[in-house]
Amino acid sequence: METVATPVKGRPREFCVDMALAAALRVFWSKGYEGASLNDLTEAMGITRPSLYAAFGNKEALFRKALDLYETEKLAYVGKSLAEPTARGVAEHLLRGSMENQTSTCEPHGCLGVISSVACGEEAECIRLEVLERGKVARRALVERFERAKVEGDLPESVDVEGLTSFLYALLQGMAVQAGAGATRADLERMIDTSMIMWPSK
Amino acid sequence: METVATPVKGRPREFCVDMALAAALRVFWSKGYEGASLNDLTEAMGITRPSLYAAFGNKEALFRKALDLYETEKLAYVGKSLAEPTARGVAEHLLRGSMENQTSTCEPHGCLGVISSVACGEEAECIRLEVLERGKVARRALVERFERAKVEGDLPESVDVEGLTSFLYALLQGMAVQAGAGATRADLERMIDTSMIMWPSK
DNA sequence: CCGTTTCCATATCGAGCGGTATATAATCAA
DNA sequence: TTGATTATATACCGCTCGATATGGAAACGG
Repeated sequence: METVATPVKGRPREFCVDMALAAALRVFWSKGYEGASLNDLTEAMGITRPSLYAAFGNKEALFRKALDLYETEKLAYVGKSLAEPTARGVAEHLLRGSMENQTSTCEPHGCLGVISSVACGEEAECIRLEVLERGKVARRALVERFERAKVEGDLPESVDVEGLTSFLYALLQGMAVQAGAGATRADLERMIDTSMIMWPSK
Repeated sequence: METVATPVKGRPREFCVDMALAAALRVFWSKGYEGASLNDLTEAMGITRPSLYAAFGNKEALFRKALDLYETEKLAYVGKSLAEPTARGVAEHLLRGSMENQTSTCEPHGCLGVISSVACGEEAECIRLEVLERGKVARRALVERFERAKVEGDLPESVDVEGLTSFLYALLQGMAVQAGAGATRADLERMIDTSMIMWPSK
């Protein structure tokens, strides 16, 4: 996981880039892009301001790299969920994976994507658009998965796939809001159980 | 709607307090508490900074008054929804009322409560707690309404009322997130239609 | 040893933040 | 008219923001 090509010349870096990025992710995750100040970031990362700029460019570039890390490490369950054999299994795994991701005892609660798209001033608009775009990509994958489920017969023909996807997305987003507001894992579990009882088809 | 007891002495105010407050609400609604700067507020309200402080106290007091206005004027549909004869009617009216409130063509999209509770730095924590508390009050009313629905028989005995309430809240919050992200009224309508198909009972 | 390169530490930049001091303008009671 | 009272207008306060300039410390090839 170490950065591969450390330049041989010059003074070597005194911190681990990956660990610093992971620390930055936690700060963004709990405070949002604009809520995370450079003081917050450098303190959590254990480095100074010029080191941060030398290693990551600027705050926006750092956020994008943190977002990449978030997707690959924290949202791995999304890809796995899509591989479930039925639409119902996809939805349930998405909901439960999201719940675990958003109520971990050792990481911030809530969802980085939701926080970043809601809590975003107009000067960081491009950050917001970036986050929304990534969300749309995942949404399209979900729509296609449900279309397939219809073909395969585990989703009733009468279901509006777009509506169902928005419905599931709303549950995921609402769960993120509630997790950020202090809901416990048990709270969310009851919500998911109730949701799954209503899920169409079998 | 004019402020009743205008003091008879001294130079009279040159602006309407209610209109200024309504303008401030729109700014908070679209940008959140911290995202709304005093320049944003004064410009939208058409008054200067000292006038704002003389009339409203400070930014936090202004926000609380805007929050009161939001509840009484924009969330009036909540109380009406609770008076619906069935649990299903309550849910549907809440969802559709929320949709209309969040996708008005002449007002900001999304929900002031969701924006304010998600997009809130740590120095404005008391604002966040205030918003969350108001949300909890409404949630309790919803739980009681669904308990009553069980007694009255229009909600199956097997339903977990807390879970159902969290479920409905999640839909409302998710809808706010999507509306803030640019979802159209038609998008949300499909989501609500799909949700209502799944609603338990009647 | 040297010169080069890269990194770290401190101090600082200009801009925007929430909030206010000061002076002037407008209205009332007398 | 005069004095008291209140609103407005301008300029400013201390502070934090993201971002950098500067100078020295640590590694390398020669």
